[in-house]
Amino acid sequence: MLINELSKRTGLSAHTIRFYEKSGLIKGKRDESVKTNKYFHYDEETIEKLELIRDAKSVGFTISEIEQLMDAWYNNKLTISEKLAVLNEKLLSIDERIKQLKGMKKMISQFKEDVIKDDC
Amino acid sequence: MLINELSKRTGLSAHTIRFYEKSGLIKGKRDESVKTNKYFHYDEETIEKLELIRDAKSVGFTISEIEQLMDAWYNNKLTISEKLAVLNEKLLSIDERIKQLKGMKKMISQFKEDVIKDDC
DNA sequence: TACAACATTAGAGTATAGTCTATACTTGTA
DNA sequence: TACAAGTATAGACTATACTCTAATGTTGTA
Repeated sequence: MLINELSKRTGLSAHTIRFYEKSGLIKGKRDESVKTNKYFHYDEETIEKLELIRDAKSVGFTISEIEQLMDAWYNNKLTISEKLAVLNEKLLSIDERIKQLKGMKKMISQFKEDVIKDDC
Repeated sequence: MLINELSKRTGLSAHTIRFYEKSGLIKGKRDESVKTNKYFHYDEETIEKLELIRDAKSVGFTISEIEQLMDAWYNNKLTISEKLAVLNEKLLSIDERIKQLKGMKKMISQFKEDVIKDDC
């Protein structure tokens, strides 16, 4: 599919998709047999990747962290143990974030109680 | 205390502290009886606030979200029910983030299993 | 009193992650 | 064939959150 369809199917703008392409997160393929244009063609896997990017971003991962994650997942640049190292590192950082969020939650709940108490 | 001590006690640079001051997150007081300088003086509560800022930032809150939170906590600009509304909203967004992180964790664990399986 | 250390302000610079504009070429349809 | 719609690239612009520099003034100690 071309960028417009990809954009429609993911909800991301063509601009943003091109930004991810330039950043190296996704790779479109040019049809070498066609000499008249330089259009990028994207496969279904790219949709999967863009969804992963969106999910990972929403939990606070940066582009470069997402790049690592996708290299560990879609790419054969890394050995199995290198892949596992990346994935384990990400799992640890997620656990850390969850821990911090729970701490924050506790703190805000305490704030709430204090606010309510002051009311009495 | 002056900015240098505040910096040492929080681990934040004086630049960053001034940035937070300009952003309205913290407020130093000038000693009106002293006419020779414009030094800001900070109290112990400011340390508390800076620690809150750091915690909140580390879980992904933006400056403006943190500002809301601190208005609900330290300030008397809001009524009690407005404060509770802000706090409840933050609690919900934290729960949402935790949910997303858990989803991400499941996904990465799945990646891991797949990587290990391919090894066999 | 010299001077190092500290304080302030304005404004420039950096990094991240887009977002938009201009220009130019290509494709599909009336 | 005209032309609207789609595509690519370079580069400018934006927002967030710092980070640093320069200029200038203040304070404390030898």
